[in-house]
Amino acid sequence: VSGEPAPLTRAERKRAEQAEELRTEIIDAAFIEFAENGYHQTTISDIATRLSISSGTFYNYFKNKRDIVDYVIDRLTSQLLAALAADNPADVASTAAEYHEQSKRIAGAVDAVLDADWRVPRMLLFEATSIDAAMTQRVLEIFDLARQAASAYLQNGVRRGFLRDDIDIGATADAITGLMISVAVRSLSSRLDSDARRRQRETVIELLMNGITARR
Amino acid sequence: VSGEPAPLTRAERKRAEQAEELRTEIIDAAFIEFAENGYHQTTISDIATRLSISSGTFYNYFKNKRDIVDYVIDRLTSQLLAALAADNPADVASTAAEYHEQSKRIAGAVDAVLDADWRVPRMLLFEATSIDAAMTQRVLEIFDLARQAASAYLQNGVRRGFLRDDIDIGATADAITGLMISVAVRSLSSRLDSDARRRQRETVIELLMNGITARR
Amino acid sequence: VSGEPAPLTRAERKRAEQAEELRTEIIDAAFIEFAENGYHQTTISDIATRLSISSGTFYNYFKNKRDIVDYVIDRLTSQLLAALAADNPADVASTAAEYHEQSKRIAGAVDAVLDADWRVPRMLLFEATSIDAAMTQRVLEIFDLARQAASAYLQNGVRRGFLRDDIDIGATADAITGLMISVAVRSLSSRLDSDARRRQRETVIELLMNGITARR
Amino acid sequence: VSGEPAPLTRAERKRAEQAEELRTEIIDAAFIEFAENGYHQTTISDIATRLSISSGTFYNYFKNKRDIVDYVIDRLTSQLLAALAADNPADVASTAAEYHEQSKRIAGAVDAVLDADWRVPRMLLFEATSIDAAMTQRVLEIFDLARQAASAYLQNGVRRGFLRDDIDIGATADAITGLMISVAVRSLSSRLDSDARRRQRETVIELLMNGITARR
DNA sequence: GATGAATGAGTCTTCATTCAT
DNA sequence: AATGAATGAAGACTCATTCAT
Repeated sequence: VSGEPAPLTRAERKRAEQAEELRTEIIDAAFIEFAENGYHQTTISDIATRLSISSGTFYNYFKNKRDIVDYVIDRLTSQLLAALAADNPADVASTAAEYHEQSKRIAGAVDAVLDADWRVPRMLLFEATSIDAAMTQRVLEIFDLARQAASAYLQNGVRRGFLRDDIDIGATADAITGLMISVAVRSLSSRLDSDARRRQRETVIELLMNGITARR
Repeated sequence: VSGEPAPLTRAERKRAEQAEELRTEIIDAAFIEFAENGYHQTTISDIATRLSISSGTFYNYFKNKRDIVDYVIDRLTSQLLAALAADNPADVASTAAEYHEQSKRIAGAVDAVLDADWRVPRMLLFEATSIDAAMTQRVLEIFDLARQAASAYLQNGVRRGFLRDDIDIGATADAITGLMISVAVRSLSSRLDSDARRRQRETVIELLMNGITARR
Repeated sequence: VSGEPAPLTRAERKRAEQAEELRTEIIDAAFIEFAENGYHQTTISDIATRLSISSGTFYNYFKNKRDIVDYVIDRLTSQLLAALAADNPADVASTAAEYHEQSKRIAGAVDAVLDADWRVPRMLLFEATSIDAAMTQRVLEIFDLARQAASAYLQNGVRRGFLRDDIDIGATADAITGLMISVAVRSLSSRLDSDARRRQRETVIELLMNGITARR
Repeated sequence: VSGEPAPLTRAERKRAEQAEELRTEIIDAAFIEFAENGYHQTTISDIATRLSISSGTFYNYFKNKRDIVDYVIDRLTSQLLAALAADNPADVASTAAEYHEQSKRIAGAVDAVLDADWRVPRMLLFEATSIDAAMTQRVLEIFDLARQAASAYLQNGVRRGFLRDDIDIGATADAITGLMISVAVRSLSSRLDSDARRRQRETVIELLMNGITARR
């Protein structure tokens, strides 16, 4: 027995690539349909027809309709984790100004991920919770991820002294997550352009930093 | 044909009351099922069985399955409008402190409406968007209502000088709406008790007023 | 709470009767189709079409296609038990002649049950084993029933001394069961008339009693 | 075009042998699956997977799924004919004792054929009748073969005077066939070992020869 | 000859809705 | 007004078979 799997021949490699390509096309087609008509209103045959493939072919690539959503959540989760973690360690900011900058950077990175295919967050926010309890759970877990990240950043700020030491970190992290989601929902509802989205992000961050009360 | 409807007899009145009662019971049963299993997973027969009525009777009270959601959105919208408008004219606050108090009052009133039957906001947030585009629109209109209300309050504060005059009112109203929704989602996800919800509301309002930045 | 279920009204009784009637018609239609085209080749829609009902109606009466077979096996098993046990206690025969008579009586009773709807044994013998393992098990259990009955009768005969005391009761009971089944298969394959079936039964019983060897 | 097929080269002969070998492996794999899961529950892909070949290859060796059963019935029929006819001409026995010996010999030969691959008779008895009418017919023809053979042996015995001259040869041949089948079913249901099978055969033959009635 | 992806016809099954009683 | 059986359109999913590589 060999410890290595047999290396792929050229033909096998090509076939595998084409398979991966079709898989991606199916995901895209599915999400276009989901976005246009909703998950429950979309049939496998709608997806297949859009690609001019047969409905049976769908099942060569995904176990069932639900499976495609699972697959995409996996992908999105890792993309978000990458965007968050990448070059943004929680403890890098040492002043409010640096924190402000970092927040804008992270918000921009998250926005970039979500904007790359806006149908994915749309699906997650508007439809996933209606698929079944397990899927709802998966979405809530993504929110939890955001909450934990926000907590870590807040803790750093409080420790360093540039954030108020009387804030309730948990509740504030919740609020920040909520703000992020609401910005996302807003973008999705009205399909803002990238500039409008940037302005909205910055307004929200500024609001978060300084509140709305007038200073004398 | 008579120009006037005949006045109701006692028996007719009683019958009408019973009908209204059953209509309410159907709504309640439906929302319990929707909350437990989701809109799409709930059948008319599930709802009927819960009430020991026949599925046919459902259709004497509602045009179809979707209709019951419409009906509830109508009810919720007017309840929210009542809670918001009632004793909270936008121009009543003249200091930041009064504004703070007013905000807590309004948030409490909204919470009371939502908490009276938490299944209703759950439905709206988690399922309505998956029913169809029109239903999604209706939910977004409720959000719009909140946005408009928030705008009015913010405008008053800026005009009176107790809120910063450099805030972007539209974006800030969006943010406030987002915060409200996220507080609601959080409550629904983890079923917080009334005290925990109050604390969360107040944290968020305080955050909104003063931001998270430490003051020297 | 009352110990009694509410008595049925006249209307309810009528409805229940009609339901039972349709249920029977569905069974009959199903078995006609099974007999003509085989279980696997028969679709629910074939059955429904034959009765001019919709395919959905089938599912108001049976859980699925397999369920109808289960239902019929239940019915057949109790009919066979009734036919066997009824007036044929194992110990009633005290001479070979009485035993011979009893055998013919029992064989006749079993034949009457099977002939009442020959499609049922056809189904069981020719198709049930192909449905699934559980169904095969159910059929084998019926054979076991026959084996046990045959054993009891043989034991009585050996004890009373009118049957050979050197026979292997288990193997002989197996053989008798096999003979019964083969007579049934033969009938089903060529649709013998009632007279031919009686002759066949008697030949087999005579053979069983005396063997084929010539006596000097 | 040449009038003669070109003689096979060594390489061609080898290839043909390998092809024949794979064909046999496919049959074996198919019957293992059929025995485990039933004909209808077995997919071509199940068979292919078991052999680590592709499903397409199956179709290079068999016209379709049903074809493999036909093929096996052909093979079994000729094996049974060989076993029966080989060294057992119908007129060889001239005494009851010789007849008894011959019966045991034939039964043993048949058993050897069936036992060589018990999945084949299992398939025929339990599944073939559910494939389609033509397949059922083929199985019944095999039974007919048995019936004809039994008739011939009985006739010889009656003519020679060592079998009773009052037996109904047709019905008795039927009964003998039924006994053979029932012995087979019994073996298949409980997977008896070769010794138990031999004992069962001999019991049945003895029963057939002498009946169960006690002789004074 | 081998491969396995693509095909699409074929079925079961569900369920919102209707309507005769 | 209540009932609940009947309806049948709709859709997910399977799998024998084909065929380009």
